[in-house]
Amino acid sequence: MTNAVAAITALADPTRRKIFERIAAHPSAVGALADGLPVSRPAVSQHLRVLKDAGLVDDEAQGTRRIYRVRQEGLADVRAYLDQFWDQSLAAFRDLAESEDA
Amino acid sequence: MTNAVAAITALADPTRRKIFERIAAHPSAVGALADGLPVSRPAVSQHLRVLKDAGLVDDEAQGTRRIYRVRQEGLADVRAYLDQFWDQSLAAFRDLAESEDA
DNA sequence: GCTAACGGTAAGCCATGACGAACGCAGTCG
DNA sequence: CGACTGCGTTCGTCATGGCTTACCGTTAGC
Repeated sequence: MTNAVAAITALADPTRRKIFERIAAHPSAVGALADGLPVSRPAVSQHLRVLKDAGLVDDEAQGTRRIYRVRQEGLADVRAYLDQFWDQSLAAFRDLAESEDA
Repeated sequence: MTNAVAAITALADPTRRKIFERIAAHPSAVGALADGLPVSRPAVSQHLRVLKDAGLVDDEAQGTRRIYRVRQEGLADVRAYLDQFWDQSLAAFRDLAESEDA
């Protein structure tokens, strides 16, 4: 999927990965994430936007706060994307072995 | 694993992803990869180094050529890394549901 | 209504890293 | 032993993108 590519790109950044890890451990609001991270709140907000666009997280409004949580489908997409390479490379090995037998 | 992080970072680059896709479909040499890609051979060589350091590919010398192929363990590491988030987020949902019941 | 809390957005700065050109090294063939 | 092929490496350049500061919209409480 094209979303899997965006997800992988999103998770490539250390700070964004840290944010995602915290959300996975416990859904939380933007401010709570910014505390305990060495970056400003706007930076966290920007990262969350990228994660959301990649389909890795979802947000829910609770009063003035927005609670972010992991979106399982996003992880599933990445997994499917990787499995495709797994299958392809296995098939390539089989073809190679057959051609060598000949 | 710490290698999974390197692998994700490696796959975040479009060119590097393209190279990895081609290798998955068919193990090949550096020159063959450079042909059919809009970048120079040294660039491909650098990308291959990153992919190799990340544990995503392996190389085998064949005369003056080096054949690169997918390293399945690398993909497995990334998969395990993602599954960890999957499990964590599921557990977090359970805990949240329980606390709401009280 | 006013004020404060919580978040998203815009603009600008700066570090990271992807790229090509030039070079060096190993292996093959005559 | 030359000459050629196939790769890796270094270096300098330039674009991408992550960060902060300042600002604006929205919601809850008085």
